[in-house]
This record gives sequence, structure tokens and C-alpha cells, in this order.
Amino acid sequence: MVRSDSTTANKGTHSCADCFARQTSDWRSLSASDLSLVDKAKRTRTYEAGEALFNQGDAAQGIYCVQSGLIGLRRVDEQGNSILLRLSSAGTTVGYRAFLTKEEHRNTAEVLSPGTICFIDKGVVARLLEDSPGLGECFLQHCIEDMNQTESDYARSLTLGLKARFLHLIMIFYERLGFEDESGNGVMELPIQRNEIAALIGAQPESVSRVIRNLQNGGLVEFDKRRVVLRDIEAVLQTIGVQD
Amino acid sequence: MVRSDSTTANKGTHSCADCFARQTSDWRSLSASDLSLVDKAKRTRTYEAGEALFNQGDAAQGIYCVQSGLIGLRRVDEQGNSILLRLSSAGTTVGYRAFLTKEEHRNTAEVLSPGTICFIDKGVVARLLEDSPGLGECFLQHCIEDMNQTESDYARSLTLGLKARFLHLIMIFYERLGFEDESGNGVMELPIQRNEIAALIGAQPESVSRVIRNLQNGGLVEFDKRRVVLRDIEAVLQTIGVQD
DNA sequence: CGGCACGTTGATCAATGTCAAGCAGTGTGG
DNA sequence: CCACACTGCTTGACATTGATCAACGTGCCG
Repeated sequence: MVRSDSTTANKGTHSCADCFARQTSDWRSLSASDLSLVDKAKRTRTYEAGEALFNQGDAAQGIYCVQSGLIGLRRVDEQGNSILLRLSSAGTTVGYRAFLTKEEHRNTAEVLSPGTICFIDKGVVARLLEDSPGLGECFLQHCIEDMNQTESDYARSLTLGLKARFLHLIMIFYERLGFEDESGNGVMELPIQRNEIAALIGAQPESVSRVIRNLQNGGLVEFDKRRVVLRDIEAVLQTIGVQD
Repeated sequence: MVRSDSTTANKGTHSCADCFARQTSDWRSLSASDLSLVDKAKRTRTYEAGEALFNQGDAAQGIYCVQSGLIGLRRVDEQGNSILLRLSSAGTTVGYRAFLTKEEHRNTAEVLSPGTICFIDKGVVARLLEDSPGLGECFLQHCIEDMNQTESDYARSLTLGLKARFLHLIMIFYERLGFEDESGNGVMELPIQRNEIAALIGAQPESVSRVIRNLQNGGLVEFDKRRVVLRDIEAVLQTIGVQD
């Protein structure tokens, strides 16, 4: 258990001023003095895969700022269906909606790939919101972006088949994590298990397996455990029907 | 063509101060003077079914406030799949996202049931946003609500079958339009065609037909054209697995 | 070694899409 | 007024997709 160590505040963590995500995050509007306020108030800690930042149904305690790692927003319904609605990676803020509406969290925020996350207490954020009006604007822009993405995901879920949805996900990972090898193929390491891939595209793990085999046979994509090689990216985009 | 008449400004329309939706709409925060500014600037007109407020790809000209009628937000993808992402009815604001991000509209706003809609030019809204900071807050709350809804729709689209999605839609209409007849049954008139129902739940019209027949046979719901009778609302909620 | 998590495979079945046809209601032009 | 086209809706037959159930391999860890 690393926990007792890593829970204690800010040891060895960067200050917000140094954070690579400062210009793109929801905090970009803050003044230097406000930023140092966040700096003092934030709690930074490392998380292992499987840990939850908060759970569906919890009251909002504050908001989370992802420094590294990968977060999945999971929703479980009454029938026990568990799906991942969205991913959050480095530089994004998680949990702002429940905080802003003072409602319960509607989803569980679960760590999929281990990383470091800062927590900022709701009291602090509330003060900042009063102080610097630009912050609300940033949350608004963030919310609109999330909305745009979720809306597109929704549209795809209604119109595309499993294979296309899967390939779309692959391309999202490729944009974030992929690179070209010496022979010009796209290569990447998937950050999550088959399990979670299934939960992301609303399928059963078995079906994901079959889609993979299918693609493999078609020569479009190669899989070896979590390693993926894209032989022909154009062809992949083709079969998706390029979207957002 | 009613158009030339109804396009001319504000004839016979209420002022915003009288609008039933004022307390619940995004405009609830405005001062009396700001409200009268909106009042003077707004263009009100009636729309017939099938007309579009704006089209996917258009630049944002301003935002729309629905007084009556039913608006559907439609997205058409490259393959020609046409789906309805969301509905907007009286008292809601449409088109605020593209306005706030200065991007193109991502969806077409299409009139499904005829009604009256106010248009407020982007210049006016921009001025209001500067004047009264509460307005931004209202847009933020609105965006969060839309997000919550779309997220739930997304989750349902990934987990529930056609029948459950259809019944869920029926219950949404029932909440808005339904009433109880003398024998305690829920009754309503569907505001849209089978066509659009299919587009809303991401199905083919034929499949919707079959679901209806299926429910009819099961004795759960009765359909006659657009008239719907719910014999046992509890049972309906049961088969959905109550959600948002 | 034994147990467990992850992933794959096969067989089978249910749900839904696709294609073709038909029917009722409605408006249109002769 | 009728014939006709047209739209919205339904139905049937069939193909396809994806879920479900059961089994098995592999690697890891106690």
C-alpha cells in the first residue's frame, strides 16, 4: 500500500505554475495569486488502476485535475450493466458537473491507467469562482466540449455497428498514444484491457474478441496483446466514415 | 404561405416579461432593463412542421427560444444516417452552444410540431453576456442539464434494447403530454410520426412498427395512429428499469 | 500446485436490419 | 368526380449482427 505515503500532501509534486496542462486546463484564466491559492490547497496523490476518485451517488467534495494516467467515467445501471461513458486523460478536469450543480455524482470516476491526480476542495473552487469570473467561462467551454463529444458518441452508438465503433476507439487511442515505426505503420500500446474496451463501446468482451479476429483476418489491423499495428490508416478511416 | 406575415416582427406576440417560461429559461437572471432589450431585439415567428431553425454546418447567427411547438435536433452523418439527438420543447433555448463557441452548428434544429419561436441575434446576446454575469451561469447550468440528459441517453443506447428504449421515449412524452382518462388509464397523443420516433431511438421504422405490435399483443400499451393508451404504467416502468 | 483473472473460441439464439410488397388516407390534376 | 401518385405505416421473409452460454488456454500469484 502506497496510500499512506502518497496521501500526504504535495510531496514531490510540481506546483500548478509548472503544470504542463496549465494553459489548456480549466484553470487557464486564473491569476498568479489565485493559482498559488490552488497550489496550497490542492492534494496530489498517485492512484493505481482500479481505484475510484469518486463513486456514482457520492456527494461532490471538490474537483479533480488529472496530471497523468487515464480516468474512465463509469455508469452502472439498475440491471447491472456497466459501461464507460467517457475517458479523461492528462490535463482535464473531472467531477466539475456534480460540484457545480451541488448534486450527486452521476458516474464513478475510475482510474484505468495509474497516474497522478490533484484534488481541489469544493470550498476553494467556490471561492475562486467568486473571485475570477473567467473560471466559470472556462467550465462552460469545458462542458460544451464534453457535450459535443458525448453527443457524437451518442450519434455513433445509434448509427454505427460494433466494428466501426471499435475502430473509432482505436483511432482515438492512436491519436493520443500512437506513433509511426520505421516502415511507416501506425503503432501503439492500448492503455486498457479488452474488458474496458467492451465497456467503452457497449459490447460484450466476446464480441470485441471477434471483431479483433475479424480485423486481423482482413489484414487491416494487427493485434498482439495490447500492441496494435495499423497497416493502413486510410483504410481504417474509410471503414469508419470519418467523423468528429 | 404565412411566412411573409409571420416574419415581420413581434406582431401579436407577448413581451418576454409575460412569457410563461421566463423563470425557468436561461433568461431568468436578467434585469428588467436587459429583458426589455431582449424584448425589442427579438424576432418572433411561427413555424410549420418541417422547417429548420438552422442547419448542421451553419454559422451561429443567434439563439432561439422556444415558446411553443416541438423542436428536434437532427444529425446526419456521412453515410446518410439521420437521427434525432434530442428534443426541445417550450421554455428551452436552442443553439446556444454554437453561439458560445463561435463554431458551426453541429446539428440541424428542425420543427417537429408547429409552434412559435423567438430569435435573438448574437450581437444582443453577446452584449447581455457582458452586462449580466448571471446569464453565463444560466447557460452553464443549461449545458450541464443537457449533458446529463445526453449522457443518460447514451448509456441507454449502449445497454438497453429497442423495446426498452421505445418505452422510455413513450414515458417521456407521457410526462409532457399525457393525462388520465376516467378509468385511470394513461392517455396521450404522440406529437411526432413513427418516422421520427425511429430516428430518436436509433432504429428503422419497420422495427418500431414491430415493437408496437409486440407491446400491443402483450397488452401493455394500446396504439391507434398517434393515440396511445397506457393500461399499466407501473408495468411499463418495470420493463424499462427506471432511470433518469 | 491450485486458483484466479484475462482473453479467446465455438455453438447457438434472439434482436434488429434489409428488401419487397401492400394498404389506407390524402391531395392533385384532368 | 375519378384516377393517380404519394406519403406514412405495416407486414412478411430473410440476412446479419451481436449476445449468451460453455469451455478452454495462458499467465500470474499466493
